[in-house]
Amino acid sequence: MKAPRQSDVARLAGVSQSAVSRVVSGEVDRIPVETRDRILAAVKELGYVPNAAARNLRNKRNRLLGVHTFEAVFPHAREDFYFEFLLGIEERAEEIGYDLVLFTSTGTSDGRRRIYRDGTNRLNLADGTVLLGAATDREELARLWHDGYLFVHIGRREVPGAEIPCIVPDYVTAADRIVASLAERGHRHLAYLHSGIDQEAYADRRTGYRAAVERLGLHDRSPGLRGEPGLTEEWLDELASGPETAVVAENIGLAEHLRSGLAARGLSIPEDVSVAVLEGSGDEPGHRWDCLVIPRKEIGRIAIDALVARVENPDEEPVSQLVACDLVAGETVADPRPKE
Amino acid sequence: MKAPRQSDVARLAGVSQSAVSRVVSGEVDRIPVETRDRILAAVKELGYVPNAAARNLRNKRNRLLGVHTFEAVFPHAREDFYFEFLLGIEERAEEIGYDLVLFTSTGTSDGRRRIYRDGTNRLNLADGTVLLGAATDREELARLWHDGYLFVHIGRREVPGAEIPCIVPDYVTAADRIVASLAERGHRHLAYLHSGIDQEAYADRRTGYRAAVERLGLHDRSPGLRGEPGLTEEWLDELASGPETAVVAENIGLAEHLRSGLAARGLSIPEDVSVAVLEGSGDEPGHRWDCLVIPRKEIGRIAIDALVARVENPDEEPVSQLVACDLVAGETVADPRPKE
DNA sequence: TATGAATGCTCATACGTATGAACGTGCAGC
DNA sequence: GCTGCACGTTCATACGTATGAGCATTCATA
Repeated sequence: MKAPRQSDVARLAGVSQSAVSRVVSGEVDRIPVETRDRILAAVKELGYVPNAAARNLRNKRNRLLGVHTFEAVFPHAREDFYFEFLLGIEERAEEIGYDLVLFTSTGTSDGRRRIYRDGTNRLNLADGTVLLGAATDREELARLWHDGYLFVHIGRREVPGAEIPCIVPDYVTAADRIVASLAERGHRHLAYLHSGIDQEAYADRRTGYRAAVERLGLHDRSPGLRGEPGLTEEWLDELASGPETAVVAENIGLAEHLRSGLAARGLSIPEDVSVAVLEGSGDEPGHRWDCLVIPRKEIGRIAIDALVARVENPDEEPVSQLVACDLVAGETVADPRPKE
Repeated sequence: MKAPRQSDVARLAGVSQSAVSRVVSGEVDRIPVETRDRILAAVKELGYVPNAAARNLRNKRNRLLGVHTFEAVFPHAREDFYFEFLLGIEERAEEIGYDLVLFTSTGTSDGRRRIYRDGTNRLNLADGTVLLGAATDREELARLWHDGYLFVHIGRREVPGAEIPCIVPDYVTAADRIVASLAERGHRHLAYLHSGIDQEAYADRRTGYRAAVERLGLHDRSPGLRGEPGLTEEWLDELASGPETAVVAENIGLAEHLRSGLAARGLSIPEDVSVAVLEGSGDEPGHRWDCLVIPRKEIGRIAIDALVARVENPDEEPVSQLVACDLVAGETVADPRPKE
């Protein structure tokens, strides 16, 4: 009941093991059709299947890509954080004939997952790995990079002294384009609604916003950009009485709060104030916000391609990639109406 | 930048490669603490990591479990078919320190996935595999079994000439208990609402239903059990005018139709007719049905345990397991009220 | 002192594959 | 008829690990 090896096939076909190897691994050059057919027949008859471990040992290739998340994948999938990424990852891997390894064995008792655990790193089982997770551990990332391990990270992660290859939504451009589209409608006075979250991803949004405001000569006096976070009553009062006709909010939650805050002051969206959101799925329950949508599935696919490019050609430079975000039109942006 | 091997560690520690092997693979017997410490220090210094491929080649063990679905996993996950199973699979694998391989590479152009593809079976990369899917291909299953490959299947799948080890919800008992609980409330005349689907899983439900009806001396004259499928107008008329006070429906969709059909006849659930459903999640949108819930997560966990038991002890007999279903109380079963 | 056993380590090998080098054959060119 | 060459195949080896067998050394026992 043992799996047949190349040497078994070879014996049956009356050739050497190396001839079999050449045929099954698709070498086309120097094998005449006749021999090839004889070998393939033997392969079929014995039900020969290449041994992945041996192949990997020899090759350092496995057609196996790792997926490492720093928390459990599936429990969170529904909450839409990993889910769409994985969709793209699986889809693309299937298309190009790679399998996926879900690295789950690295869980510690505290529920966190680590790559390095008593000095052992299972990741090297795969040809390369896609890392993802909000909770990505910078130290581990740095070590992985210094060890020369092949990986890409979904989402920006900056580590001093290491150049982590990331696949990142292009928030800068997206925020810029959102501002531009508001300007096109005639909005000249904007405000930016700041979440107070201090991550690269949000910094990018702010950069894009600021750049567009400056470039287009718009006006902005959002307190959020000067460091004070979030949505305060004073901020709302200022907005209600000020010249602003449009608000760019960092996320849906903020936007919802904004809606109620404005309602309390007798203002409505989009009649009195237009609102665009820098994060959303495009199909929030409740209101249809004009928003930026992270192309999660696309990012997953791109991550796989970036990884595979380097797996298949080790000379390839590890580079980060920006992925354009979609802008979804909703019902919360309209032409400005001069406030009286 | 190459990964250090045992021989590198050995050189540094001033011992032989085999001594290193013995230490890192946890042989306790014959290595004095002093040497062991020296070796472990060298391991740490070099950042040595065992090479999984080599280990597997030697051992035939990988601490790697396969997951093969006959359709893409993630796209369907939301629709709740695979999702909860995977939850349990991942959870349990993590607990016992195994990684998972998602076999995706076997997709064909028609969107179906096959295990065997031009005679090649990637599954043998893992120590064993969990197969799941409604679309499981019986032929492939049979071949896998005959090849002596280690796997378990989630859901019952009967193949002549092969004894497929399955992890299966115990529909028979669940259906029986549902009938019993109706009988306990005083229902004597039942009807069974047949989906027309001809699978083992549904056959089991019917068996359980029939057994309980017989055992408890109840009355049943459902047309569905005699071969005619589903919910017809005649059936509804018969039900409305007959002595039946409770219906057991095979799935939620049928039950919903039943509700509207009854409403059209001026009857409501549960006041006039009690309804219990032989499938559901317990939190359907809309109505809270009394129903049977497949313990999907639990099944995933059990599948992993069954698989690992055989991986770690090849003499273990492959056996199928029944997993008890939960019965969830809803608002669609009440005491019978005699029809006038 | 000689004998045996226990201890601590190394030697040698096998796992299944891929591949550069080498080998033989047949055939064209001079 | 010898040289060179293309073709088809085999030889030999390396990949990194685990492990049975073997070799010293120490120590207790007779």
